[in-house]
Amino acid sequence: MDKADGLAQARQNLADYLRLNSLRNTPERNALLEAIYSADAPVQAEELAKVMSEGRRLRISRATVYNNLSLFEDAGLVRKVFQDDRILFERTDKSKGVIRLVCDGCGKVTEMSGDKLRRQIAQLRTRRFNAVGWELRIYGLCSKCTAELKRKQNRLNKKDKDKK
Amino acid sequence: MDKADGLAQARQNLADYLRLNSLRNTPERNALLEAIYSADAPVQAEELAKVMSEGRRLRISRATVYNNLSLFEDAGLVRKVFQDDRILFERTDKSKGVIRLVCDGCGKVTEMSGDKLRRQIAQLRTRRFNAVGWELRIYGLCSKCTAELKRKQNRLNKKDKDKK
DNA sequence: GTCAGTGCAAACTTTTTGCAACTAC
DNA sequence: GTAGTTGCAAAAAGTTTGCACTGAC
Repeated sequence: MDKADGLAQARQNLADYLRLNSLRNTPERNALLEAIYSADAPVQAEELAKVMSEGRRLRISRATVYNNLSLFEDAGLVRKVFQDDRILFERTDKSKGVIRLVCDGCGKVTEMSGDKLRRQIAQLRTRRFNAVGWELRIYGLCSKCTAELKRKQNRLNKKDKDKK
Repeated sequence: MDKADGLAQARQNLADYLRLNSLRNTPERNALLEAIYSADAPVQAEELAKVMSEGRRLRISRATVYNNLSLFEDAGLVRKVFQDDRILFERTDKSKGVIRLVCDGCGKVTEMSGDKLRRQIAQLRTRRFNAVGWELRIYGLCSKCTAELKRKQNRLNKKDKDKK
């Protein structure tokens, strides 16, 4: 499924959700959905609010952005993720699964493939839970922070020895 | 490693970190560390600030709480996790790994065992990254929300049929 | 004694709420 | 026409900052 298809599908899902719940299909909602689905990375609510309030065709207020991000969450179109020390919204259809290495030292997040493990996670059976996607977060230290830590520990040891 | 040992170890790590960086080992820092390591669930910064400002022996201000949570993060003693729609701090020594089922419908988080998968994750090799812990988040719908969705979809279909 | 650390209050960022005007249905 | 929706502004929630005083080393 490419990006455009993803948006088309999401639009349809939104329309269904709105109709189902007797809510209205406003231009603001469609513009917001498109903004999120066109971005190639998760977006921050405040940032999105800022961009949307400056739109050419349609100027959307902060309140409307926040209201509809919640609605999109309820509709299963977007979800919140915590990344780079902020809460971001990402489309739910993007990836079935992702493995992220999160450095406890500098906070940097990198993604890795791990195809074998992916397959095993996909095979995991979850009772009474209808799984659609996953995220494996591996915490630790990146090579840079590991090296820095060692340097510091060496200094500490030296300090101790000097005291004696 | 039981809880008390974890705290003792953390205290030592804190002392080392402080000495190494020429920072001071204050009673406030130790009280905060103990508060976090004594809690049996991740804590919210604001909540912790409130509790600590009402302490009997020691009253710790909001600024000090926030300052030191950052310091503890730098020292690798705690980390931020996003849970229940809030950012919480958890001790880093607590769990080597956890599998969480996150419902996109109601937001409920439940943990599962998945021993087989755990072993496989533990065996994962990460190049240039020194892994110490992990969290597998599986997104989807819990049984309750799945049922509710089906009910709604039935209503939608009925609506369509009625129109014809 | 010195300088990092603390408490306090003010500033800032992000999110929520109340209400009048608007519009999709 | 009518209720859901939007925009605005004010309030709330969460976090950071500046500065004078304090206390760990």
